[in-house]
Order: sequence, then C-alpha cells, then structure tokens
Amino acid sequence: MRILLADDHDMVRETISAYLENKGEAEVIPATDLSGALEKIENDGPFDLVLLDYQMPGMNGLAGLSQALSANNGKGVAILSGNAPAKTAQEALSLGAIGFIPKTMGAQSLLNAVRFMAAGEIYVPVDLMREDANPSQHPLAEKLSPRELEVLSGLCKGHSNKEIARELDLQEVTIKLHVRTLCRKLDAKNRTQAALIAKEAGLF
Amino acid sequence: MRILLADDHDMVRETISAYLENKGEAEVIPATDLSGALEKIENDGPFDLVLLDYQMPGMNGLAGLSQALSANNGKGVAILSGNAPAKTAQEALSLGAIGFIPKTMGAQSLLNAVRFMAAGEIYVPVDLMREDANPSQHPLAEKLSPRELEVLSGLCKGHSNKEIARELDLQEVTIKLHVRTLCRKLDAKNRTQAALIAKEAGLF
DNA sequence: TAGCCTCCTATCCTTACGTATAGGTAAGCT
DNA sequence: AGCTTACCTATACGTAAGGATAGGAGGCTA
Repeated sequence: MRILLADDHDMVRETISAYLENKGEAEVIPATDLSGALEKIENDGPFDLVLLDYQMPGMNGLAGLSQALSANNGKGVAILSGNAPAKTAQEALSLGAIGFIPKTMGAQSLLNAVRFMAAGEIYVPVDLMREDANPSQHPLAEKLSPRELEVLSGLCKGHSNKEIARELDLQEVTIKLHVRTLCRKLDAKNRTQAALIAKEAGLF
Repeated sequence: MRILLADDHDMVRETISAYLENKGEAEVIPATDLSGALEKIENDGPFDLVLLDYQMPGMNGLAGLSQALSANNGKGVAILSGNAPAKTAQEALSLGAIGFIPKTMGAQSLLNAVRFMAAGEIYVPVDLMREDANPSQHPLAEKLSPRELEVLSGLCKGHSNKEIARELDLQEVTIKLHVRTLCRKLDAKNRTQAALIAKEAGLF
C-alpha cells in the first residue's frame, strides 16, 4: 500500500507517517505542500491513496484537490482537515474525493479509514454527514433567509454584486437589496464588514 | 520520563504519542483539552513535561498556560503551536513556559526538544528567536510598506476610503492608491477580498 | 549625482455600491 | 379573505471604489 501524505506541519506529517508505516504496513511518501505533492504524483506514479491537508500552501481551498485528482488519474485522493466544516466535506466528495478525514478522528480510525480508501471505498465520518442534514447549525444563520445566506456566501468570497447575480441567476438589483438587508441584520456598515462579520462568526 | 500531551486533535495527539513512546522511551499521558490536562496534573502528580496545544478548548490564548504552570508546580510546561507567531513564543516564555514548539518542526527535533525540556532546559527553535529581533513577524506583512499596513488595518475594520483618510490624516485619493497596490500585492480583486485575505493570514 | 523606492497628491473617467421608492408574485398564517 | 414574509424586479440618483496617468518630496544607495 503506497500512500502520499501532504502536510506542511513536519511534526504532524512525520508522526502520522511513522504510525501508518508501523501499524498499517504502508509505505508513506511525504510532501510539504501541494506542488510537492503534485510533483511526486507525476514522478512516482499513481498512489493507492493521496492524503492532502486542507490548510496547506497551494491548496487554495478545494482547488488543490481537483489538481491532485487529475494528477492521480481522478481517484484515490482524500482531504485531511483540522477543524472539519461539514459543508467542506460535502464539497470535497462532490469534487471526487475518496474521503474526508477530520484530525479530531483517532489514529486507529485513521488507519481503518486509510485501508478503506486505499481499497477504493469512499470514507467519511458519520457525524459529519449527519450535521449536513440540518444545515441550520449556526445561531447567526438562523436570522437569515436561505437566499440571504447564498448572497452572503458570495460576499465572503469577495465577489461583486454582478458576479453574485450571475452565480444565482438573478438581477444585480436584487443582489443589492439582499446585501442591504444583510448589512442591517448583521449590523454591518457595508459589504466588507458583513463579510468580515460572517467570517468571524465561522459561517463559511 | 512521564509526559502529558494535550491536543484536541485525536489523530495528532495519538500519533505523536505513539512516536514519543516508541522512539523516546517516554510514557505519554493524553488529554483532549485544558481542563482534562489540569485534572491529570492534579491527580497523577507533576509531570516531567507538559505539552499544551496552543489552539485547544480552554486554552484561551496563553491564559491556559499560566493555569497549567501553577498546577505543575510552576515548571515543565511547553506550548505546541500550529502556525507559530514568534511574538507568542516570546510571551509564553516570559510567562514561564519551558519551551515553544511549532508543529512545523520535524518529529526527530521534537524528540530532542522533549528530552531537553524534560531535563529542565528551556527550548525554543532558533529561527523563532531571530524573527523576534525584527518585529516583521508575518510573511505577508514583509511585502507591505508601513503605510500600506495602516491602510490594510482600516480595510479590515470595514472602513471606507474616506474614513481611513481621516484616521491617517491623508487625502482620500492616496488611500485609493494604497488600496490598489494592496490588492495587487495580496492578489485580491477588491478591498473586501483584501480584508478577508489579511484576516485569513492572521494579520489583525 | 543619478537612479530607485516609498509616500503623497492631483485629474479624469468608468464602474460598482448603497439607498430610496414602488410594485409584483408566491407561500403560509389567522 | 386579509395579513405577513420572503423573494424578485424596476427606475433613478448620489456616492464610493477602482483604474490610468502624471508628477513632486524625501530617503537610500550604487
């Protein structure tokens, strides 16, 4: 079983590596960032499993996942994440990831998950999928309508009204309206503050 | 050598644990948060070394460090940190920590540091102390001029150009110029993205 | 001294944002 | 039926933001 493990924290990477090699009889190839990982995938052929840290230089959200997937023949790539937002797991899977592993998971569970994924099975912790069922997890989110949340999401990506309008297939004026009500509800003076407040609160 | 390792990420804690026990002939007692750690210190007597994750439930910045220090007879407590801001290391030491370990450090180096600290010696990576000399601790901040940082600070509060101009006693046009160069340097499309990127990077 | 960099200012112009006002649809409640 | 709420659209206007270009003052340095 050949595994590529990419994480910028040497300590984390090396100890997980050692653990997998001892207990999992796996060969672990290390990488410290996305470009390093892509390079190793190119040179050392496809791996049984590629584990990518979610917050790592070059990852750029889930953009790095797509790159790794195409490099590894479109399969066998999973995301490792520290603070595991359920929605991201969902997105990772829909992009083609074979798994999503929060670091809050135990080492033994990681081992099982790795065996699972290396065998081609998709693995995600159950509680992450459960959270996804009721998306009204956040106190701030409850004050906002679904549409407003969509618009807020755009704001948090720094998109313009026009861009958000295109994404949601609405008119620009409509977006302006939503932005205005958002600013009122979030007690923000403008879109930038609204975005910062939403980020601060942990939405998105 | 008895070590208490407190980290809320099971995976990280367990694999580091395993590593230290295998290679370091240490006995590692785990804890998942600060209160758990304090409890174990109370019950299982003082440890040769206590390792506390910096971002962990209950830590509350370095407040948790002080608590752990007083529980462990005022010594033998070190901080483990993911993204290691040099300034924090400095503060931790002045509070009485026996070490500051960034997770970007290799596993073997951790082992050495642990032996060092368990023997009562203070350990901090050299590069962290060097950085402390020049207060431009942040990688992103180095690319920006002092003025640009001031403007960026205003951006991160959601202020308008006019407001920032008043705060810094400059003309509004000048702020626009700085905002534009900031967007270029931060690779942002507009002020909102610039603010988000700065926040994300931990500036402000 | 000439050249470079940072910082500041200035005009001019286009686009984006924010606000107001007004009206329409659909769903759900009383 | 009347009411509320969420949602979408429209017109219009003033302001903010973003971009281009040009130039000056001061500091640093080859």
